[in-house]
Amino acid sequence: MEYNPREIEQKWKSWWEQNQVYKVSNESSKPKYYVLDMFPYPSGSGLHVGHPLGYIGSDIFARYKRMSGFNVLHPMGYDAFGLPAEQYAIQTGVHPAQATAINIARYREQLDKIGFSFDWSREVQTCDPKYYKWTQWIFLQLFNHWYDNSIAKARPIEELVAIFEEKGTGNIQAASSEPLAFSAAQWQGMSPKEKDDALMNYRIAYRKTTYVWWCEDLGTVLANDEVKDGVSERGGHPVERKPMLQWSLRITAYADRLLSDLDTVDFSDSMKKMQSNWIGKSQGAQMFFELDNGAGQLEIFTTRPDTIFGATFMVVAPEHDLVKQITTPDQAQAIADYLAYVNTRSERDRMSETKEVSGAFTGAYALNPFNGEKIPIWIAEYVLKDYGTGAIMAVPADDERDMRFAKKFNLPIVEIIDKSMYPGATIEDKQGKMINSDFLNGMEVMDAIEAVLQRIESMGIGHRKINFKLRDAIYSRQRYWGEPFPIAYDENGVAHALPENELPLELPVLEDFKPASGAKSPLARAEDWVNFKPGWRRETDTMPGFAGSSWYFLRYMDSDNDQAFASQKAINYWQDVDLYVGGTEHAVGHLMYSRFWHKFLYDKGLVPTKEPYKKLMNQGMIQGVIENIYLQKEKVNGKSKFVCAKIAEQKNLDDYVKIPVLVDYIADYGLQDSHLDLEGMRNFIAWRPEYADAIFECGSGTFENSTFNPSGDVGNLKFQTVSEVGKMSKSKYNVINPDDVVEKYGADCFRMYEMFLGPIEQAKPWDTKGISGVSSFLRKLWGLFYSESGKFLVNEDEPTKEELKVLHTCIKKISEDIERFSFNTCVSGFMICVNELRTLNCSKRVILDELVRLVGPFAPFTAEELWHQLGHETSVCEADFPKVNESYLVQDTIAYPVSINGKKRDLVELPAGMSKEELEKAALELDKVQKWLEGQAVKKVIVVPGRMINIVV
RNA sequence: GCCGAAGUGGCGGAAUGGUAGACGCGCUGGAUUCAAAAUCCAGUAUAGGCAACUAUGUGUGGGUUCGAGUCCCACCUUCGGUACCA
Repeated sequence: MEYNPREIEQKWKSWWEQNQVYKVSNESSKPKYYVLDMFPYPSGSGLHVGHPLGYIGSDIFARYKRMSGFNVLHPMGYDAFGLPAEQYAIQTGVHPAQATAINIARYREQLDKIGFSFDWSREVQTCDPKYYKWTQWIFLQLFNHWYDNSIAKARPIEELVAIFEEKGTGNIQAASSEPLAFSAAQWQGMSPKEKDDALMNYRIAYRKTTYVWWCEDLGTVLANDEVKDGVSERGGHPVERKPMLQWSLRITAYADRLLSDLDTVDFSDSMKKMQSNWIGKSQGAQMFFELDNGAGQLEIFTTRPDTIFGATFMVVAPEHDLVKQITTPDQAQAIADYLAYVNTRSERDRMSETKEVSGAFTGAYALNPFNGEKIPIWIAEYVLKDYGTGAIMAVPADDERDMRFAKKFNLPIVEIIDKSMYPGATIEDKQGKMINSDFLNGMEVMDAIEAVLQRIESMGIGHRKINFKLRDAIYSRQRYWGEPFPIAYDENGVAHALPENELPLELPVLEDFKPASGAKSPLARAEDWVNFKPGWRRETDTMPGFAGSSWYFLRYMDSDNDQAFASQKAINYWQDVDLYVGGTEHAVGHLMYSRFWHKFLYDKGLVPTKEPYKKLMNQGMIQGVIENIYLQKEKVNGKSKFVCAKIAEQKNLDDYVKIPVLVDYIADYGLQDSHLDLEGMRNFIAWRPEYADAIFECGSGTFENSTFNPSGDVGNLKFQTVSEVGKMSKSKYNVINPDDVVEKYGADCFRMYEMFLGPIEQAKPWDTKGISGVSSFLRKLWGLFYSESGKFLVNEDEPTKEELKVLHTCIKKISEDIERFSFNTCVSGFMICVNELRTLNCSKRVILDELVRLVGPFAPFTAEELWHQLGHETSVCEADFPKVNESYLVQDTIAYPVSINGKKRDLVELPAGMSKEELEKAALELDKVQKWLEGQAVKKVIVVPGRMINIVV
């Protein structure tokens, strides 16, 4: 029988399906293990070879765990709401639901070809009303809770109302948008709308006017992490700051827990660092400066209260509420001009010139609370409205930005820290002795911070405060293709939660998906839906992409449940995700949000663990190779002219532009010598007919009008292209579809090759030049079972000691390497094993039976076929993973490297049981050693039994 | 700028402080073949040598150690994250 991957794959794919081999039960006596992949957004371009990398790794691990006695949950689904489908709908009129369904079907087909052990009966799609009913339900829980800082826990909003009824805001410690204070009587006297506004200040899901990233081209608001480098992450459209009434989630209430619980999870250090940077905790003081005209106070936040005597000016954010109040008539024009300037600047402008300082003087002064000195108040872009209090005391001597500002505007600089005894200490380091600082003089910085904090608190002009960089998550999107908010507003504009029995609130049917006028969601056009009862109107914004993905891992536990997002029984059985595999691009966004939701659900007692993901594995991106040819900028006789990379490099590259070529046409793709051959050239011209009459010049001749004119005796056209590594994307014409690879080499080969490329967490460019090695490995494996003439070779002979050693060496390596996610070395371990068994001519059942089980997680189709050839009736995934028997690995002799002064000089085979002394003696007697020693005195001999011998002279 | 990861043959990469370059690709030679593909065998870090062998060698410079790709210090380069966070 010949090895025919295509046939085998067809056969076992349907067999697995019929026998529901991958269906997982929530009832099991086995210990549970949950392996989760970050679910994909089903884009229109389908999967490329980069996507499955992580899926293959997690699939191997899931299969391995399953064979090792665990009940393994390994599901898959789709993050199916999102902008691209909607943009597509605007362009083509195809309803997003329809486009999404088509894309999902395509993804499914592609995934199925690769042989994953997903339990598809648990599939989730975030755009399915049966799913988003529960996204809406969790949102309502967030809406109906507030966060009590005194017990660090979310509590029902009714309890807050009860507190207000009884004693007003009193001394509650609630996470809030702004500090509020009212008595019970005041509360009782409030109108419904006023009460609603007051409660909004505390709800975890709340509505507030905030400065948001508005993206005009997309017609929607974006979250912080959806904006990169001043443009939208998707599509690269410009964004601007704009105040808008938006739903937000009070993730800041959980900032401290999100930070400290990082210690309890097994994420990479870099991942933890990214998260903690994003949370950005800093300790300092919040303090008040009186304004010199007695008109009030300026509140600032600083981590360096010790530097207060060096504060020669104050800076407030241009959007700060106080700006209008304090600006003096003299300065009104200057401030107005500056504010106008700030408004014209896009985020991109601001970012591109971060070192440029700009600002304006308000004319007002604050007073230093310790010595009463007048400090001018400025406004400047570099102080941000949303961080701290939106105002700082500027200490030019001890802060680089303040220094630049002071220099530009000629403001005084007062040295306050003597760093002379700390050479090399930078301006930011908290080292040195205080000078020019009144009662702090002579103190070390750290002591001064403490001393001044105590003074500030005793004087009642401020208090210690912890600040976070993390900001509340903007939760509104002015889009159609997302979860509708289960919220409606009454005549007074008071927000009401929809009753649970009205969930899900489904998206209305629409035909026009363009944003409605006034920066409103297209949903505003569905008037019947919006004005569903007299005087009331529904919220027309929809939820962002991270809504559905923040809790999907819980839904897989019990995906059909229509009574709860998942039953408590299922949740208590599966608990949390043991292994989560995905890309680093979700480091801050998705991971932060889902950890936050999980903590909220934990507060509610709905999930048993504080963290959703125990261990996180980040797979590296598979990059594409972009292949370009050089087009000369100047035309020749009106014709376009291309030259090959070699010629262009010899001339001036500035005279050429790079034109990307569809990689399918390239010969020796990804190699140094990648080029277009005659056929590739013809394909290129057919693909880009505008270049049909162009001239192509390269070392081997010229190509024009579909004809190759060789120069000299070089027979073939070889038009060198220039390769660069970059993202795999449609626009770069370098997308490699896994289907094509599977078609050519088989799914098992594709799986093993992706693993063989290198460590899974490392980024690497895709190239297929090594794939033939993996392909021939699979054939060799097959060859242990069937001879070339098709004879079944498996026999019942007793295995030899050597054969057992080969097998168990492999078992040991594979088990150890799977545990540390080193899948690339697993593949080489298999190759060694199969090569050695072939050399030994071993086709013994006892050996092969274990080998097939070992290969099962990596090459499930081939393993399944061979497993059945061995006479088994059930699936190989239900078999036990082989266990190493160390006794087969014991060696009779050991090859000892003998070194002199650490340099290897000889290699000697010695019996395994020799003692240190015997080994030393044997080593010293070696001819080569004698020759090297040449009478020199041996100072020391180091013997590590089983490893090496080193002689020191 | 700051934070993190990584620099090893022609290439992808391997190596609990203990034989650097496993495994695979590519390349060279050979077998098989009318021929090719496929397959099989041998070789393949660099320099010198017919060879045995010798010297050098894991980004650079120091250090620790009997022994360093691996640990420590400084620096260089690449990639990822982040960016006026007070």
